[in-house]
Amino acid sequence: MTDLLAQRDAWLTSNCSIARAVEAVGNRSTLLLLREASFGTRRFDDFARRVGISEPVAAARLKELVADGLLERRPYRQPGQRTRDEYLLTRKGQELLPVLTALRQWGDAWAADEAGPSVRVAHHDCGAAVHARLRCEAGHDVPPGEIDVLPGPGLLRA
Amino acid sequence: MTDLLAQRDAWLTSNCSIARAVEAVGNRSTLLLLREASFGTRRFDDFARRVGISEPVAAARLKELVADGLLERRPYRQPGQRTRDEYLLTRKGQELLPVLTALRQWGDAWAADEAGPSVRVAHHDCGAAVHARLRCEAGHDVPPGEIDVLPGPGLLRA
DNA sequence: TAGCTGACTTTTGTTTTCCTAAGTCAGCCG
DNA sequence: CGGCTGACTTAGGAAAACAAAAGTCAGCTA
Repeated sequence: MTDLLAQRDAWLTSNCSIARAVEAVGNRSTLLLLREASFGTRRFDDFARRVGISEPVAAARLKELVADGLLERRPYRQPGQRTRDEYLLTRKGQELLPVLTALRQWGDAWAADEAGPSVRVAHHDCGAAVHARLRCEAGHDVPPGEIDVLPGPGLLRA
Repeated sequence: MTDLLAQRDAWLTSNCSIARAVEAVGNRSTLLLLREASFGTRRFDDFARRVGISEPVAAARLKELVADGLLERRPYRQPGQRTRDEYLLTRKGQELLPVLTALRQWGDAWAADEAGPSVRVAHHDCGAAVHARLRCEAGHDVPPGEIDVLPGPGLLRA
């Protein structure tokens, strides 16, 4: 166990999935751009305006997101308009929805204003509100206090 | 519905729970400090070293986290040592665990190295792996594609 | 074919963030 | 009581991020 503790410093920085995820989405504008994409925003200037960032920053971030495979850029055309590009969530990007949902849930609980949240997220099939929940593979709901952190395969093999 | 679209620009920046949550934890070091706290790190220099940030930054971020009520700082003493301060997750901080779990899950799926993840998170009671899942209040598991975004109370009341 | 619009890029200058290195301070230990 | 260690703070400087304003460019539209 002392060995494991000694190794912690190494893997915590070099082989941590949280760190890698944070690397990809861990800044204000990236997460908010993904929020917008999940809300259905597709066009460049809508992204920039709704997220509240300048155009150069929006261009850079969107480019990063496309390069990282979180957004896909593809041409589309509205009738009577010329061809443009739109940004759509890829599967890789969609799978960040639990992150966004968990953030929204925390914000609703701890940082909402008095009027209540301005967005409601519902299950398409039944209309009920959607939450992020922790659950173990045995099917139990897991409250925050009942979690153990153990060494995983990437560490044991080293 | 046009009204709602027109209002979007306003509430998306000013009254969005995701934006507020991102405001609180939306930078690399804050999320990684919370990861450490959830792994049981308590002491100042362990935080700094394991997160890979310098001491001034660690001091500033930890101070912010305490001010925001995510960490609590309190004295403790190991036998034979003098009194020190330790940083512990508050309830408000603990409730970010779904966010960290969702990030880890995404990182495991999309950004893991070949050796596999170095951390395994298990349910204390049964040992099974813990995941973040989207679920609606009717009890259905909700895949990313089945989510509707609707105006919430904070918007309808405006 | 001239204009307009959406989608950017470039330029410039400011602000923020971060690291390194050094300094401070309190209290147990010998 | 003097050193050592853990937990910071201060000072200085470099790097990154950002906004504002202006410029570019492609392709409908008139």
